[in-house]
Amino acid sequence: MQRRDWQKRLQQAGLRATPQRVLAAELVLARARHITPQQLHAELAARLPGVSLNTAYQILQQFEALGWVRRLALGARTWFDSNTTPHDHLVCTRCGRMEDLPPEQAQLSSVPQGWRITRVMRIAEGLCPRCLSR
Amino acid sequence: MQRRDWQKRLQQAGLRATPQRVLAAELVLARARHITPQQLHAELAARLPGVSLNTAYQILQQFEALGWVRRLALGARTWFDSNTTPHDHLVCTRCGRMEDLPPEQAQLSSVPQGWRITRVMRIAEGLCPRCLSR
DNA sequence: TTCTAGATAGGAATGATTCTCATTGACAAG
DNA sequence: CTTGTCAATGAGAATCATTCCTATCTAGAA
Repeated sequence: MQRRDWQKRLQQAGLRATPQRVLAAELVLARARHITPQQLHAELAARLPGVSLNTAYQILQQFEALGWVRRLALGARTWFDSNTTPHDHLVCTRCGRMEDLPPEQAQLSSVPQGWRITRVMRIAEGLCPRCLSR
Repeated sequence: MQRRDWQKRLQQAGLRATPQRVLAAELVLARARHITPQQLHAELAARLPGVSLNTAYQILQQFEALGWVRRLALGARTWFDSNTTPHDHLVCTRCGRMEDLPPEQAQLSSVPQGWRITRVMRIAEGLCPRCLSR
């Protein structure tokens, strides 16, 4: 997809096609990947000197609101995943690195090359009764 | 279990039986529950005026190292779970509240009373190849 | 080319967690 | 029971991620 196309998609979504947003779209949405606001900021800054970290946060939030990425808040770090189809994750408890986890059917112990898995759990997200009634 | 027993268990684990730790053990370990450092601090302070938040953090870390609680870092908040058997969790994306999730077999949509679930995912924790080799 | 609402940069503010260090106190030894 | 030592605590500073605030700037419509 070309820069021109991202500009169009941003405008169709009601967002101005600023250089920051167009580049962010190219970096984040062109392929399925995980990225933190700080990583995005670093990648933006490589080509747009002066971009603020704040902008990286805001763009990711906006993409999330559009359903273009999914937020994953794990271990004091917030990740955004441009693969929005349901899938599972593998997280390093030491450094926070994150990867996709093969689907449930696959042999857990064999597939994630080089990882030592210590725990597998399910997390359900939602709104609790109190928050629902407000 | 009595205060006397907690003192003994702490000493057997190699920890001094300070009032802070004995009370924390009573509060956290007597029954299966989820607690954050700030919650523990508040509960400690109710009976031991002057305890520091720092101490709540440290005690929970020590209990974790002993395998007495499990750490769950979700959504910018760290929880410690005194139910160390494998089970799943339900987290409120708005307020951070956490509950146990009924086992996989149960009907997800029906069981958590009053909650609106928006997503269910698996998380595998472990050490990544790089962290393993250091 | 002009105008204006929305976007950005930068810095301050917030919150959770960790770090540092002087003081205190648990408990082993006498 | 008294004493000495080293771990534990409390207090505050430091760190890190994230959000808030606001003056300035600019994309894109007119």
